[in-house]
Amino acid sequence: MPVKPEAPAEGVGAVDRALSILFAFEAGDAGLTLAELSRRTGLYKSTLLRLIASLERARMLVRPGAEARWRLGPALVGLGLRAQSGTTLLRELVPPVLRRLVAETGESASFYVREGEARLCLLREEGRHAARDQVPPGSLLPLYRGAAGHVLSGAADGLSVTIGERDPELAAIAAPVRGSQGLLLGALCLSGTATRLRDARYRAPLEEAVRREAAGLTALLGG
Amino acid sequence: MPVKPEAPAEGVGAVDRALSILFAFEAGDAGLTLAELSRRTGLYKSTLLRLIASLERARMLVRPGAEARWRLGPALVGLGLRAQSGTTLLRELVPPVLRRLVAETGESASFYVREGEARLCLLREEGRHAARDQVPPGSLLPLYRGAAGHVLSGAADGLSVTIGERDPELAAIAAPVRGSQGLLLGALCLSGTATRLRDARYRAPLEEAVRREAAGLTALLGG
DNA sequence: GGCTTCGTTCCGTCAGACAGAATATCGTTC
DNA sequence: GAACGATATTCTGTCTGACGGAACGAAGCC
Repeated sequence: MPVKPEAPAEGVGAVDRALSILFAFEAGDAGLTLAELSRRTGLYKSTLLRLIASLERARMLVRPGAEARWRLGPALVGLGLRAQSGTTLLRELVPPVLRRLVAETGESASFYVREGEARLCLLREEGRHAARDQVPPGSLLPLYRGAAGHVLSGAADGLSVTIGERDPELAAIAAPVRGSQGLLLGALCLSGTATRLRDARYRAPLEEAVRREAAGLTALLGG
Repeated sequence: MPVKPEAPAEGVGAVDRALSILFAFEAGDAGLTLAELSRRTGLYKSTLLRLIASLERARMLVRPGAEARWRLGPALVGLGLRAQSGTTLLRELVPPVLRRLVAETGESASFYVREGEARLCLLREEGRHAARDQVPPGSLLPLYRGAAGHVLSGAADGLSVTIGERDPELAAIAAPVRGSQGLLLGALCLSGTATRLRDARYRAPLEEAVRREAAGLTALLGG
């Protein structure tokens, strides 16, 4: 996901440029020359060399030999593992819960976390119905719409139900999952068509299942 | 391995500062506040906020909620995996070779790759002798000393043997491992005490084994 | 209410970073 | 060996991007 060096003025230009070098590398790149990096990033070679010096010192880039060719460095492996450890527990505990919710209700089950002014679909299990929403894990969705958004933005303190808010044909039920000291970790969510979920009698057991499983996760996670 | 923002003038200061933020995170940090990041990096909060804006846009940092608290972001996971893929094949093919070398000769077997003007011990299997050199994987060693260094610096075109060069009591035998188009990928190395390896009759089968296994790796790797 | 700490915004200053020219090196072709 | 094109490296004048740190508001504590 490369950054755009010409993005609106916020942040630091040199940092944006440096990071664009890292994102210039693609899977399978054994090593990129200065000329190739210049082509991929649009940066002058003198600029590249300055920025690369900082990235090399941090071992985010390494120059495997004497020739002018660079690869992504070991520091990124370390940071990547450290970045991942933050959600490792969630990635262990949440999928079984999602599968149980799908087995029990037939609707799609997701887990969302807040990311700035958006929400990220971290984990997902598809429901059994042919008609259902499509949200691949990794998607960023609006924070202020949809049941999970209400939960994550604090607009809803407990269970939230929205019908046709993000899309007129879809509806969702979400409940907060908390960690130690009441920290809001994410939102457990069931989603399906508005046609099905509008029916309060159909919906009642779904609400109860989301509430129960979210409370269970909260208990497991120290909330 | 945090960078030192006050390092000699090479590279770009703002980039060094930004990366120092990423390295400020430790394993187990659920999220760091602005004040805590300021303490750990020594940077002013206004400077931090500017730099963090760039890191957030690149999704190297994420702000999980409305409060001022950041975690390492998903882009680092992606870059970490991409960084790792470059040596994945080596990490699969080389360890069995190292184990065979140890089984056959009893001496310690290592695989080095060049990193700028140094060499990195990527992989290692300890030998059976009580007296042996200590080089944990991940170590950086001098490029211009030692048999593996001669190979990686191009000072030796084929097999290299050095006795007492890096340490008076140690000796090593190394051969190049090449990839497609003759690209030098690394050096396969046996090392032990100078006392043992100084004996040409003792050493001859070791040289043959290193040569043979390096040629085998080269064949596997497209050289 | 006062104090401390934190997070956010603002702005004058200047030195850090850039663009891009110049130079050196390398590889290829004849 | 010379010529050519491409690549890598070095250098420097310019100026604006980034910094430091003050000011301010909010939150928490006593």
